[in-house]
Amino acid sequence: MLDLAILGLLHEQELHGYEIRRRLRDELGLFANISFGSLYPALSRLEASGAVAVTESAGAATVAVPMPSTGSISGDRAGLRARRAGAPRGTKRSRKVYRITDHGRALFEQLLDADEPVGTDDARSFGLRLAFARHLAPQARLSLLERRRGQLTRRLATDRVRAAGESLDVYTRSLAEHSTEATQHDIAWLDRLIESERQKQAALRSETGGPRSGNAMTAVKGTNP
Amino acid sequence: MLDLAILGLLHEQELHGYEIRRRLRDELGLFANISFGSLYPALSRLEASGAVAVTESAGAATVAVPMPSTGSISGDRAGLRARRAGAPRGTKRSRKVYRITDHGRALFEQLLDADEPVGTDDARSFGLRLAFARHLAPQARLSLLERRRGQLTRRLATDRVRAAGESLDVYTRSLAEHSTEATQHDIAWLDRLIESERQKQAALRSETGGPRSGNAMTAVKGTNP
DNA sequence: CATTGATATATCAATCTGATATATCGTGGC
DNA sequence: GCCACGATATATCAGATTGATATATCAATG
Repeated sequence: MLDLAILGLLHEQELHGYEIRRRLRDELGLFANISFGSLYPALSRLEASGAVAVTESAGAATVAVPMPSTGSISGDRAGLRARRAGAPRGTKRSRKVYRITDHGRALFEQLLDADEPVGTDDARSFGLRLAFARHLAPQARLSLLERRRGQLTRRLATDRVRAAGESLDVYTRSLAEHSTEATQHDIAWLDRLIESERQKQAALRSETGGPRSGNAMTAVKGTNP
Repeated sequence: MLDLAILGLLHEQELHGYEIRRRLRDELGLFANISFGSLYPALSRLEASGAVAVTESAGAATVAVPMPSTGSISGDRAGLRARRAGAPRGTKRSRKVYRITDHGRALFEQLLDADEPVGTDDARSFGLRLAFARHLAPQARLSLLERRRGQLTRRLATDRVRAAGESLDVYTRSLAEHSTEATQHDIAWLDRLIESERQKQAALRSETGGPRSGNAMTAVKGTNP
């Protein structure tokens, strides 16, 4: 779970642990309050498996304008040099800056494109993959959406069975009914996403391969932010 | 988390582990696929702390019609006797039947009425409490709903900030927008629940204490199924 | 009578959470 | 001047949960 999230963030730029947490919380929205007790071990795991490489940094000492947390971490190597040279002055607490390796990139794509949910929470797993869906090939993206739709459709069926139960008290029944509605809402959203995705791909095909019988299924891996 | 769920189920009748799992899955709807690796340790914990008591049972040997899984477990003590008497014949694999103790009942009410979420998942925690809300006093019930509403309102604020972010790609933006909508939907549901709850309590007050200034806040702990 | 699937309990490694500890740095108040 | 506080930053631990695996009984099916 976390592995995919971390690799996804590092796919774009190198980051240190604390900043990864901040982005997971503020930008992704999933992982509302991810614990350091899972984040740091995850980073260690990824490092041990060679998916990321770490560079000790002495913080923003060499950055001209020390704007907090946002902005590139360029100058890290200089910071390291400064630290090795015995200059603990003017530095924040040393950071460990992580960057993704080629192996990590391969792992990322494998995790992103896998059929099974990553981790325990369906919705979270899907949300995470959707957040990085721009790194998927168009068909893989569509497949992700349709897989999720199938999941929700199955859930809707069991939700309805439950809501139709006779021995439920008011509160449990309301819960079951609301759950049914929420699932329907999710499916409608997915349908919009799928439709928009299909149109996007149709437009792409007619643009690059002519309007008919396009087998132009090239792996267009967008890297646009 | 699980503790509350288990105690809630045992509050109504004694059950064995496998059956608890089934109800958690089929009736509550939360805990879609609760693992035995969490269920059995949870039962052990509860037993160790004296919240539940366990009776070894030799299954449905003494039950006239051996209907599978549904139906009361009456006859367990007889089953135990039969087993002690050395009658392993005609029995299913022996069950451990759990029943709640007075201490367990106290723990249940304490967990149910607590301010903090039980466990890691807000929605699950609230859903679980709502499923057992009939065991709460009217004000505590209202308080539960309003606490949840506050939670969602706060979430809505951060959701909106995120959705308003400028550097989001299409998929992340869609995710953020959908999340916002889902939260609004949840709040609307809660508002209906709160309204209905207020009317219920108003009706109760005018019925039992006259229509004005009723301090008839007796702890009406409903036990209706 | 053998296989499969449901019932039933148990345990393990891996993972995640929440709490706690440690340390540095910037800022606001006095 | 300085001191408390909050933000930044990493680390570790106990406890809870998952998913997998193991074991055993029983009912139905062929």
